[in-house]
Amino acid sequence: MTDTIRPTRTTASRYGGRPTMKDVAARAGVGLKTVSRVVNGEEGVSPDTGRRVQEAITALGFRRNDSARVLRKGRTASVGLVLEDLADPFYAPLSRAVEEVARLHGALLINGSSTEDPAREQELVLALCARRVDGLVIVPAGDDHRYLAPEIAAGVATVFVDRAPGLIESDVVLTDGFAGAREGTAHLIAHGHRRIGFVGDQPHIQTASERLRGYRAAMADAGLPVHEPWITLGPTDPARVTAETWRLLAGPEPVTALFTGNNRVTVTAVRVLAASGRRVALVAFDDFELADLLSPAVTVVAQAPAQLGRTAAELLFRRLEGTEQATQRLTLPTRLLPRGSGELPPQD
Amino acid sequence: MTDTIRPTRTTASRYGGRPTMKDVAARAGVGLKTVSRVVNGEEGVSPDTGRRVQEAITALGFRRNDSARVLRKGRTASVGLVLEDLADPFYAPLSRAVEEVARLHGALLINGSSTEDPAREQELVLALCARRVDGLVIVPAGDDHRYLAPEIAAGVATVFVDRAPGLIESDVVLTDGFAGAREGTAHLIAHGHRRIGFVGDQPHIQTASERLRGYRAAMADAGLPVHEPWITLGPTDPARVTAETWRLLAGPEPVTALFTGNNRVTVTAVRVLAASGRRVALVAFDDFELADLLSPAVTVVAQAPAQLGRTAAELLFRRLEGTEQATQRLTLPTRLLPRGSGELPPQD
DNA sequence: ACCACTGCTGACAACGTTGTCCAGTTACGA
DNA sequence: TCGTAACTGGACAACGTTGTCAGCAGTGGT
Repeated sequence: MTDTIRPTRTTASRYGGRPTMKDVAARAGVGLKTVSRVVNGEEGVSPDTGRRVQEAITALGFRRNDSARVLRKGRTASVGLVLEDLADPFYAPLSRAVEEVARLHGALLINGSSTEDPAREQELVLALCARRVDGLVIVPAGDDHRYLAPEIAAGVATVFVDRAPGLIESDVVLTDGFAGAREGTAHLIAHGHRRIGFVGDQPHIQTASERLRGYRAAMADAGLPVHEPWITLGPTDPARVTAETWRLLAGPEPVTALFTGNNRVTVTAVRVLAASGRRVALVAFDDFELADLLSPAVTVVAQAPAQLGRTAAELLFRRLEGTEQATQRLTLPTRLLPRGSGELPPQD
Repeated sequence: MTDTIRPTRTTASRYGGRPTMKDVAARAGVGLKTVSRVVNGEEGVSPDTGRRVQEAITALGFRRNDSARVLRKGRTASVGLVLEDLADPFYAPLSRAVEEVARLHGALLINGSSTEDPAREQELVLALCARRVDGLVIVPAGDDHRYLAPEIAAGVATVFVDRAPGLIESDVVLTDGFAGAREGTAHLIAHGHRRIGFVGDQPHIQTASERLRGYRAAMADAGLPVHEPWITLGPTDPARVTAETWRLLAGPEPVTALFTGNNRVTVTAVRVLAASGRRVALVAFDDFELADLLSPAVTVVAQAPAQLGRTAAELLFRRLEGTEQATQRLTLPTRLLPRGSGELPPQD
């Protein structure tokens, strides 16, 4: 008995019973292609036939299988976004902005968090390529993106955001972290500070090292020496940052001001400053909610994460629409928002 | 001349030049199926052949087309998440948790923000169904989900989170907003407050009305009257919440304490309280970053958004693995975190 | 020498959709 | 009345992959 194997079926059975166009066609008594025409709103179907087909569609609960459509058409109407951590208050609005632009172009967003791990970044990106996303927006974790070369050659539009790609040519949208950090640090110097601590992220992260460069540049501009112990770089986990911040505040010649390199570092540093009871000035890179309500309110060098995401997504879709110009590198400025903490005078 | 039409091709040409298994097979001098076997790590390929195929794969930069695979296999290894706003500090960790669980199950996450618009929720959900996601996690915006019936019947696993679905049976994971709001309000009453304001979200949102119910229950428990002007419900935009909060603080018998219904409302209310200079007690539903650093630190009824997401995702994958038990309704408890603002005594 | 068996390999169909092309029907002017 | 154009509908192939099955060599036992 083999008659139960591969029976020709007219009733839906796979996908737990998902009807196909064939099923709809059978029910409406029309041809397959006619159903396709109705589903896609193509012309050339009489109103009467159209109505019969529509009825069959609702009766069966038919939904077009986009996988098959993609296979046939070659476009998926979806873009991928890979970033460090979707829940990070800096990246969440960025992601949201990309989603919004994608929606305007009728595309869905698939995203993944790399957790700052280059291997995972690559894994995610390639998984997205396997799904044939039309384009990719990437906040890179690694610094070697040669693995993307075949994909880009195959036509996957790619835009990097917040950090530049490594060993590969591509569109990039960045924030000017160097200028921002320089301005923020200069602000502290202008308020009389000479011993300024820098609490940053891991040095191999581009944005982190750019900001450090800005700090050094501002100090150099003012002719101030930088004592290396004033600088602490590394993972942003609260334990490390707490310990290091305390260290900067201790000793015979403690820092009188802090420049914090990103929002995660900032919240931890703020906690330490509050606990220490010292009036240490603070300028933070990256704005955060309620910064204005702390006492003192926190002076920040604000980035525009949503604008970053929007710009990148728009660039991506411009590429998808066929722009063939050379790859671009856009840089968005930061904005210094004085709120109080950055204007505290030095206290020795 | 029609010989340029539909030429049989051995070299890749579509997708901007993406090689297929056929191309790999040709280059390696083997059959199509053998390439498939190698790509999927199936056994039954001699080491020598396997090596030749691997070389061809890397030489051509081949990447399996998952769309075609999905079409053939019926499973996409992707799940959809629809929520209100990805960038909301409450939903971001929820989303992240779902992503994490999905990753453990080898699935990707596709998400969309409904912006609290039922039509957009439906549009997104159906788009995800058309892509044949294996399952859906939904934070509903609407209150009628009958449109999902055919999808669920067709085998799309569905779990609702944070709010229950309408007119449909499904798994749900909720936070006990009623109990949480009741406890928070009771906390204020225990500290001597009699006139307590409630600043909430739009009343048609389940979580909002549940929390209001909890507030009323606590007042009733204590035998206290509720004056309706103490209650304000509506959109959470800062303008409205600011105006309404000022209103609650005005008049001959102003409230001496506030209960705020969600994190967006809370930050606005905190701003107003700070600006007013009044010592009004505050208990907020939903924890938020830096709540402990404000002065006074904000007492909150904390939810566990990540746990909510994780629980929902785990339930989803249990379904996908074939659990056939009746639909479940899980409720997670809240936790009252006294920090100062909720323990202020009444000041008239 | 033959057979049974095992281990590799490839031909072929099918997944559900869309593009191409052709056939049938109707309407209209010559 | 016929020819022709306009319109409607359907048969068929193709997209790139995987499941089924059959064939082919090599091996070992009789």
